[in-house]
Amino acid sequence: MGLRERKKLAAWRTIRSAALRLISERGFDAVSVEDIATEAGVSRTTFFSYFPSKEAVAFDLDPLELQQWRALLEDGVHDDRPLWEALTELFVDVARLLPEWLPVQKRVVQDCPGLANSARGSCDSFAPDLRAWISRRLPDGDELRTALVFNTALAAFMTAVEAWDPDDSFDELLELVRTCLRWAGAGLAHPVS
Amino acid sequence: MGLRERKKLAAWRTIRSAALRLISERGFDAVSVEDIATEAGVSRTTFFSYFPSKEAVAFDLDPLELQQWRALLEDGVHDDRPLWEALTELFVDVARLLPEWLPVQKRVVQDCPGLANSARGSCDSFAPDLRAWISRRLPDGDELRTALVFNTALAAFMTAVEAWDPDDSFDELLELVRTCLRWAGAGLAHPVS
DNA sequence: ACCCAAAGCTGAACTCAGTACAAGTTCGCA
DNA sequence: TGCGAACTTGTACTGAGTTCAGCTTTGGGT
Repeated sequence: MGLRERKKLAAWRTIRSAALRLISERGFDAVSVEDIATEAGVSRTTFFSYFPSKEAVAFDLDPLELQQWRALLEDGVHDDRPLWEALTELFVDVARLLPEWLPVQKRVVQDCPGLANSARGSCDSFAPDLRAWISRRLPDGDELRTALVFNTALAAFMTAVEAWDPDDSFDELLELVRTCLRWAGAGLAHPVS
Repeated sequence: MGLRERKKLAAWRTIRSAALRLISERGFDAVSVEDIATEAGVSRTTFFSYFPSKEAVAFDLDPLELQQWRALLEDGVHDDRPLWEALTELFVDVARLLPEWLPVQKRVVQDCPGLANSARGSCDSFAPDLRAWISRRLPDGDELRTALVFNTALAAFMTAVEAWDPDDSFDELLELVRTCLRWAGAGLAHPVS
């Protein structure tokens, strides 16, 4: 990894930290992009060269961690299992990318529920890869089936994240993710698993 | 229904029609709220008293139709069936609220994918009622199970809407909704239904 | 050690979404 | 006919997001 790239990542993290620090103190709406840029020691223009929007700075995933997760996907770490089980573990791996700041993010969404949709936007970063992965493992690359599997699995994942209490341990979250995906995979029409 | 209320609904529909007419001509980004208000013969301020945002005017559901759907829910039209089957039919009923402008809305989302999240926002109007309905029909009102059932069913529904080709008949959409919910309910871990 | 092209940073100026509010208008209803 | 509530409107403001031309940094090659 070149030096230029390392600097860029450092800047990214500086801005994000500054943003979440301010947001966790004052709340999302009470912090302007100007404030964040100043706190991070860059200009407003530079802020927008790193993050496409104010929401993004609160919810985007760390580029390096994301890249590492993509590597897991490419290497087919879980490919010895049946589709849904492998998918479950991939989502557990995604959950591992959300540590540290997840409590803050949850408080942000609690405060202004309108941002729940923006929060979902952070999935856009890994969604295409995951969809392609599913499609590859499905007969014919059936489009409808692919979309359905991906969307419902994602919904189960989001349910787990929303249900998790930040006061509980992080392992609790991983277990919740497994539970939700197991239930969804087993069929929600059945009374209870 | 009082006269005042009828006028309000009429105004709502006038603004929405104007908006979708302009948007389908020029595209979402090329139309400003100013343009829409002018086309509808009202002021910008009035526009925002009817719609909380520019996205809302493209995606919100007709208040009257929504109210009628709520009535279905209250009357328990499908309550003689098992939970998931009843839920499926309720989503089919929701789908019936999306006729006319759905093709335009799909084109809008195609053009600027960033709006896919906003599109999801139109579900906020019926989501609370539906969640409560599910919770009522679940033992103990189990919160996690309620969230999971609701979120995955919604995901299946959205999958059907996204998969539907506007050139196909509307019944095709209703059938897609049933198919997606049946698959999701049966359990996606199983190879194929 | 030096050079230079590319990459990155910045301030200024702009558009437009969304909010607040005070003043005016309409209209159902008694 | 007149009252009060609901609706409308213009104005003025904040802040997100874009564009761009010019400045500084820097890292890789000679």
